[in-house]
Amino acid sequence: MKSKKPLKLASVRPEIREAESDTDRLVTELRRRIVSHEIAPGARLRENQIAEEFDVSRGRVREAFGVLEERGLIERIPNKGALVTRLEADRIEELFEVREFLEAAMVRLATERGTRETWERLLNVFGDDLAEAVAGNDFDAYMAAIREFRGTCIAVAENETLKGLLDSIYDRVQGMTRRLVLVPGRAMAGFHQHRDILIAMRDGDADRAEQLRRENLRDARAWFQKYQSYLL
Amino acid sequence: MKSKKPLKLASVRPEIREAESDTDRLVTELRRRIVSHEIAPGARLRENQIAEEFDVSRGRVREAFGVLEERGLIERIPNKGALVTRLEADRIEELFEVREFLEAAMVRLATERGTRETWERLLNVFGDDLAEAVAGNDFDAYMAAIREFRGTCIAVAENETLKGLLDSIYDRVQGMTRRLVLVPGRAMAGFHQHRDILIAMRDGDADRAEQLRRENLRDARAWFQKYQSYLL
DNA sequence: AAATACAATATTGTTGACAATATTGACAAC
DNA sequence: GTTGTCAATATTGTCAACAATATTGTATTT
Repeated sequence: MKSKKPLKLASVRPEIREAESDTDRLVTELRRRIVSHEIAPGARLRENQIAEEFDVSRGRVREAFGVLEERGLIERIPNKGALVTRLEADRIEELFEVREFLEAAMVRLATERGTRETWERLLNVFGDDLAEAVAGNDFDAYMAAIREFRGTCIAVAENETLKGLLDSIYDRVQGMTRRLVLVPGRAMAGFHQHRDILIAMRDGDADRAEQLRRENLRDARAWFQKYQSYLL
Repeated sequence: MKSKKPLKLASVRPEIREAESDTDRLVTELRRRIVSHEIAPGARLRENQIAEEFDVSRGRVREAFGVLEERGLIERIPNKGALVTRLEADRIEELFEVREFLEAAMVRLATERGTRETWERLLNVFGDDLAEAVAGNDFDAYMAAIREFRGTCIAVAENETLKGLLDSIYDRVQGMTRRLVLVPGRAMAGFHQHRDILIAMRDGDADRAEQLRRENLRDARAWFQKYQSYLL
């Protein structure tokens, strides 16, 4: 099963290509699998197995484990091994608490720095079409709209540090979030909350937008608490 | 100069001792040196040199570099090397923006979860004695008080995720923060702001405490902007 | 002297092997 | 059947050597 590692050839487009080490590729791919729950929370990660699959040495795998651990995606126990982080209820609550403030920051900065047109365009995304889709349980449409909202906000906010922190949190809670929208009524509530936030943003009312975003996160947290036995 | 690495002996107190790998020790010590500016921003970190100093192999050093990079303390350029991160003015502004919200979160949660006695005790720390010390440019006393304020708040807030994010930010801005208190008038302003925040906390007024903390951070940022040519 | 070519050196990237530790499974004692 | 040993196996921790890439120094040309 072991394939010979080919010598590294010069890239076809050396002027464009950005160097990416084996470790970087490992981090990227393992992150993807963990975030998507392709590898389940609590699952054991064996250095040997991963090294063989990606055809690299265990040293690379260990390096990748180090950064995944730092990101909170895996936990390592010395001399025992690495496990995909399993979020307990209290840790999820913590993440909701922190998110409430970081999302508030995102919405405030975006409101202050964005143009009215930006939010009008986003308001069209959160229009009656999406309302109908959500009413018909089209979660893909809803999730896509949410993603666009967040992507636009974080781009307009122009704060790489904030972006990094929020991305890291999204990575950790993505699995739970996807289940949360399944709870009857949650998606529709979220839809209306986002629409209200966008109206405040369009009107340039940063205080109100920030306040509404915080309420939105607190509400999401309340739904999580109510249905947590189904969500964990 | 090369000393033989001794075989690892069983710990004297195996029941107490928590396993700490070479990599962990490297991360801890390098972090300390970078945060304290014992290693200057922009300085080159050579794997060989560090490996020799700590008497470990380069593999360990590389692993440590991975997590330091993830924490934003160093930057690595593929095939070139690692540099201690040098914060540019715009990145510092970003960190101030994010901090404004995370510190607000800390103060709110602490207010909601702490007891009146806790804040009364802290108010004693921020009493007239400290005011006099600050007036006499006793920065050690001021910094110690600030540290106690933060330590108490973050402990009372009971949110490990928030603690981790704030610790990471403190690590990155500590050098600049220490210079900022040198600016004439800044320490005294900070002193009064902290006292006002603590009064709100003692009164259980989380809204006001949060608001004051945000103003405190915005003010600190304004001072930074005004004196940045001296601070960078 | 300035610019260039290129060998010599230094530094980072990667691997396979060995050491230390943990887990498993077979066997015996109770 | 349960429990306790202990050797066999599996897994993590570490290192030293080699490969790939970058930097430096020097001779050479202009």
